[in-house]
Amino acid sequence: MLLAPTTDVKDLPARDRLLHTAHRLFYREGIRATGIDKVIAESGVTKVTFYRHFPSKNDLVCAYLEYRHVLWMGWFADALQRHGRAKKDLAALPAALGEWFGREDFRGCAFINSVSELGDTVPEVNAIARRHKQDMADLLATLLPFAATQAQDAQALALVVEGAIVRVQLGEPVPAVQASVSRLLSAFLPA
Amino acid sequence: MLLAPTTDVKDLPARDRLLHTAHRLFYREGIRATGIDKVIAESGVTKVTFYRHFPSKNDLVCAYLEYRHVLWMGWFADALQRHGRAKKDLAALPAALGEWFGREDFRGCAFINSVSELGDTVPEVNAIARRHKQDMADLLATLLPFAATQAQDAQALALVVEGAIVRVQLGEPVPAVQASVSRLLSAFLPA
DNA sequence: CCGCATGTAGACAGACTTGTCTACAATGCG
DNA sequence: CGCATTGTAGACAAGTCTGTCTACATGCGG
Repeated sequence: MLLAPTTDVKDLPARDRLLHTAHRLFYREGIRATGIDKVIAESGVTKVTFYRHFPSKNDLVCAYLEYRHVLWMGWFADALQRHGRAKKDLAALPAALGEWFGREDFRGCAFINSVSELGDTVPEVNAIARRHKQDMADLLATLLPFAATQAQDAQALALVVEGAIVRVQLGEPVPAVQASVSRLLSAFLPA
Repeated sequence: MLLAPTTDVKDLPARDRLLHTAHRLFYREGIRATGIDKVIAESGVTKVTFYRHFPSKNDLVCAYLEYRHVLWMGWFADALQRHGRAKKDLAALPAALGEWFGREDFRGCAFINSVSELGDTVPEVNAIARRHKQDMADLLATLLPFAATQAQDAQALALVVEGAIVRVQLGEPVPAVQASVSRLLSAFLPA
């Protein structure tokens, strides 16, 4: 997500270029708002090539979300490590989120947005979104001290993260949201 | 929102019928996914009538969100009162939310969904969504004991509410989300 | 009793959508 | 070598979308 690809995008094979372009456009402008033609044109690829790789737009949408999932989880795990002094340090959470929220291309959570936009029209999208949120909660759980309530604690933390994402997306200033997260965190975690 | 209209919908003037239909369709199926023609047909109205009341689809979208705002705030204030024993009782929050989350037509927050879907393409929509969230936070603030941190506390509460909405929308079981809210609440509020 | 707001029915324009099609070129692997 | 894979260019079909148009009916207030 944050990682600049080492090789030039336009040197990648067609499928990767399509995925890269789809990620950029779908995330920034929405899925329904982005026509296949635009993805194709901006990938420097032709229609036949596209449809040979992805039988339909929905397949591209799913591939985009899978791609996004890998990128985001990688970034999140890395950011938590970078911002935490100790290896397992949840205090890193507000800073890590802030890194994301501050990016000028931040437009909320790709998975929440997709579900908001598509509802039940593409069931696979819902399934991917759920898996993503579960994986995020699982990652948060690893930062928690072992306790009987570990799983539920992670669910509550995930709720806070999602609330924070949404509030920034709706225009709340990043520092205010970070402060809310910090306060909830320190109130919630057994110091 | 929860209130069954006392008069039959089809007896209402055309503008109200349009708003009612738009609310149902936009909320359930999304804004971009709902064509004007469908709203018009299901309202039992003609195109000219529609365009006389709303110069463009965007105007209808904004009117829908204003309408939704009034309905939702009314329901929320009422639900908090009904579920709270004392007049000002934040413990009512999980139960009030559960009432909404349990409805079969629940599909998340109309405002989050709209911003997710439309992004910056219709700036008025963002403005309405922000006002809505501000009003919700203001209402939450009235349930808080007076304190120097009242405003920030309300922001944090709003964050929790939004996280809860999103998690239910993404398929988390309602009782689990209610439990997370309760736990965050009791940890956060000065008992 | 006149004029205006509100209503009806449905054709139409123009743009945009996804997906299919033909016809041809380069590349790489068994 | 031979052949499948991957690529190119662009026309096309069939549907959707928003918004405009003509032409006519009804009811109400000044």
